[in-house]
Amino acid sequence: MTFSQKCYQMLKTVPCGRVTTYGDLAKALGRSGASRAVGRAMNTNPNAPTVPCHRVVMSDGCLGGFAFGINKKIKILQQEGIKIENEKVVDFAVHS
DNA sequence: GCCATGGCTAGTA
DNA sequence: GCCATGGCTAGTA
Repeated sequence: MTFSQKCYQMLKTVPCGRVTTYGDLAKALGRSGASRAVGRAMNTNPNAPTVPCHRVVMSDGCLGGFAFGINKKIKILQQEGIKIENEKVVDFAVHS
């Protein structure tokens, strides 16, 4: 199992209405500091809606990126009940 | 050698 | 705003 595959697997455990961060995902996989690598894995995510890439944001609440455009990411997150103010997640809690 | 990051410093107001 | 980090891809030999 490659690192990216483990990312996808871990990410699937993040429920609707919750978000996690690149860094925390990396740490959860025992690769603390590989946050950037996680971002890369998200970018090249093969199966779009199955793995909830849109639920991954930056450690300060900023949105990070999205393969289908940042606006799309905002839209989806809002549909899931996440509040976003000026391109930042407001009440952001991390899934353990 | 690229980034969908993150933590830390310098240095402004 | 700088730079260390880490997994990955393109593309050379």
